Amino acid sequence: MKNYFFLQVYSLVKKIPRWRVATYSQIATLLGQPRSAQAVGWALHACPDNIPWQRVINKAGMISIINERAPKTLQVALLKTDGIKVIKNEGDFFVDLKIYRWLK
DNA sequence: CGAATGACCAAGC
DNA sequence: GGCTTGGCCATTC
Repeated sequence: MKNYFFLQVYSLVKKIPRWRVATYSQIATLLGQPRSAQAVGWALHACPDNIPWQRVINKAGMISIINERAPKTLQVALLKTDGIKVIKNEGDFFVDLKIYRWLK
């Protein structure tokens, strides 16, 4: 396959500890390409179900997912299972990055 | 190969 | 201070 970037993203996301979360730009940066946040988001959109995609959120700590197969409510449930507190605000969900941000 | 897409980001209005 | 615009980049059409 030639989609190395996707594979790298998946590989890295799998390494995120259960009690932590990462941002799209963080993933991109760790892969050596700080400008590829958009591509990271797209990689996760492929959502191979064997990766903890719920631990990856945008830079504001907000869950802006738009996916029938993986609704926000599901992501929130999974995050709670991981021991992460999710804050609900006007229909949107947030994670406190100051507390849960993955420090690699 | 050129154009379009998208779960992003930063700057502008 | 919330919404729009343009720029990023890898993948798909």
